[in-house]
Amino acid sequence: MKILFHPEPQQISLAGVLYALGDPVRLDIVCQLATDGELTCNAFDCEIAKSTLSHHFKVLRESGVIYSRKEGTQHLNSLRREDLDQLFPGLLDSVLGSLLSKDRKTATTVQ
Amino acid sequence: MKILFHPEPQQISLAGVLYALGDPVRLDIVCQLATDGELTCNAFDCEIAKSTLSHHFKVLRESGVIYSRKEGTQHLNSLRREDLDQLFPGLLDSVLGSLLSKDRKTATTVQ
DNA sequence: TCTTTAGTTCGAGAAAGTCGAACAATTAGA
DNA sequence: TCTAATTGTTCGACTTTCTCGAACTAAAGA
Repeated sequence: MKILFHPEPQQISLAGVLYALGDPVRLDIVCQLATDGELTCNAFDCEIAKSTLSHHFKVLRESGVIYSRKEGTQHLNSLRREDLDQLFPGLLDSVLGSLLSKDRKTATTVQ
Repeated sequence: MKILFHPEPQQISLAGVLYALGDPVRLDIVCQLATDGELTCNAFDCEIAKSTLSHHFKVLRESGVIYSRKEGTQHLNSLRREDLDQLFPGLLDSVLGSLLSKDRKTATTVQ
């Protein structure tokens, strides 16, 4: 069985994290993880090939944004909130804050 | 003479901004703009082809991170701090804060 | 007008994203 | 066990995005 690579905190770079977050799909994943906690890969209901989704999770994991643990046949993913907060204080909060406020705005604007 | 495209605030997306910031060169540009204010393209002393640098400035400009104005033969670039702060409160501060604290750490660690 | 300065655009090769198909690993049932 | 189902990864091909040097444009100055 393969071991999933996770960078140590000191290996996590700001550019890497921002790069990982700079994709609408990955941003959506992060947003769902922030609100729902721990989720499996195919718990995300999007119109994307599962190979592509697997790629996005790998990018998020290897950049240090999420932590993945295996449990049976599935991977449980969660945000590395503590590590990120310590390394880049306020970053995740501002990103999630902007995301969630945008969602609220969209929800009330549409219709 | 060509007019440089700048997105309106409502056209600026979080994913676009994060994508633009998710590159070490562009992050360095943003860092220098934050500390030095308004700068021309070739005021950045890096080992990069000027065509590539031009590309990076275009990405930053079209994503809404910087504002460019022509003055004579050169372009003066500055951060769109107010727009970004209003759209994504705390984002730029946390990014710059992490960048600058890392620089300090590096400066004191090296040697 | 000729030169210099400052950037952009173009074309080609390298790197990364996207997809479906095939593969591997675990679980559950006959 | 053997088989099937579930979950995700890897592979190969194609498209898109980086990176570079070379050629180009636009303004300033002698």
